[in-house]
Amino acid sequence: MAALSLSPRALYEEVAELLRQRIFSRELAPGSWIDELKIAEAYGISRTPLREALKVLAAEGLVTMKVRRGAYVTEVSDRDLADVYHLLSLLESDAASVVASQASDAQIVELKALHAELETAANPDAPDRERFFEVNERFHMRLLEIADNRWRNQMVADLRKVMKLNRHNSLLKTGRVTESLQEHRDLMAALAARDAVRTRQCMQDHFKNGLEAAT
Amino acid sequence: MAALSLSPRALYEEVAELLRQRIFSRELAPGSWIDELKIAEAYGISRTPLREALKVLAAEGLVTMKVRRGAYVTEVSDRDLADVYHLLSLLESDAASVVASQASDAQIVELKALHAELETAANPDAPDRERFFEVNERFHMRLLEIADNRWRNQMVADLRKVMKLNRHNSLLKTGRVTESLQEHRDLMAALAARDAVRTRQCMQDHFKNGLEAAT
DNA sequence: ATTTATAATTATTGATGCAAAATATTGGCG
DNA sequence: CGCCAATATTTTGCATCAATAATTATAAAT
Repeated sequence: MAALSLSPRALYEEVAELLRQRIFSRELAPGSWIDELKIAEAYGISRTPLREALKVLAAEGLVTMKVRRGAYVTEVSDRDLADVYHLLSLLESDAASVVASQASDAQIVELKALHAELETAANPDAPDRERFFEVNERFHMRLLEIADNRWRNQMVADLRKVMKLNRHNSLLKTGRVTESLQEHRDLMAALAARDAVRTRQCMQDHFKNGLEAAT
Repeated sequence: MAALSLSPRALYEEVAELLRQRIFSRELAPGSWIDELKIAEAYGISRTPLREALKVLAAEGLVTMKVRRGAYVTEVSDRDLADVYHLLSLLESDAASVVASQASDAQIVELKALHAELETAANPDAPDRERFFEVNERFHMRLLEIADNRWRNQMVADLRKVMKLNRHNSLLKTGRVTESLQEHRDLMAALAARDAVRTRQCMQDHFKNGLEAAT
């Protein structure tokens, strides 16, 4: 008896999402073996959709399939983390650069609005780190959407999932709110000035500082 | 009765590879529906491993799953093609830049050797376009290997697969052998000079010219 | 004649069962 | 007492089966 909601998505998609959550919450720890029978029974489903879900997760890099030995939650080394972060920096800087040169004025205004929210959340009198983090997330997401390259967006989404495998998954350390805000101001200014080169550089610096804070 | 060899790989991997070949050869045309029953019967296998293979291909972007309507070979628009090409350029330029700054001397020598092969194949007295194309592939592959970022390599591999969905899949038009060789010379010089910035620029130019020739 | 609704056919999706392979455990031998 | 081999158990992987959903075709009504 499946306790899963009647979904527009296929069951294997639903299961994949549930597994992602459990992996991100470290309930399924990196390196640990995924027991198909146990999971299938726990979810009240058969192994078929579960196995399909595992294939999807394997393609995303969240789990690693070993022949005749089943699925394991991917272990990301510090090296992997640095490599993935490097790519995120590369892809998002490029996206920012594209936005600077190709976005409509309305879209820049939209980003300015998000940036204003960021300023509010980072108000030194009443700082709201939770909200700052959330709005920051939205800003980056919107930037990618405006850059409008579905292949890049897919790659960034996958890479971010891999980053979440790590304990220190926040791309933005709490202590860095002030510095991060300043970087965002510079970025926003470069975007508004339609300076693609400077925008790319700002975003790269933003990521570079973020990594240094995270390690 | 399966005519497939006893494999170190799982059957679904084997099937995925066979399907890739059929997709790249346009035997399975973009936009066309993939008949699970027919394929499974033709390969003499059940639909279970075939479905798992389709999930893998979907993750690679080669096929698109529609809920309750099965799998379709992905149609890539000119827009998609340009987007993917842009990303390939970005990722490979970055890889080249990394190689310029971090490769060992032995690895640079190795690349030089490959480049020498390229010069030979492009010899105006006895040009061998087939071999030029093949060695060029190897050079790019080796460069990525030396850059040594498995996540980037995976992404580039997937993007290249998507590029192959297009009719004009060669990243190197036959008529451009001379120009391409000159670009490769510049690139090799920048690599040998350990000039990361110039290397990145050379690779970007190389891609930029390739695209212009392809469209 | 056209449109809508219902029924039938077809194909995807999920479940169950079986066989092969790998690992772990136990027993025998050195 | 330790190591190797054989057997048993566990688990993956593939096949078959059943059910659900969607599409198409046909028939009836306006």
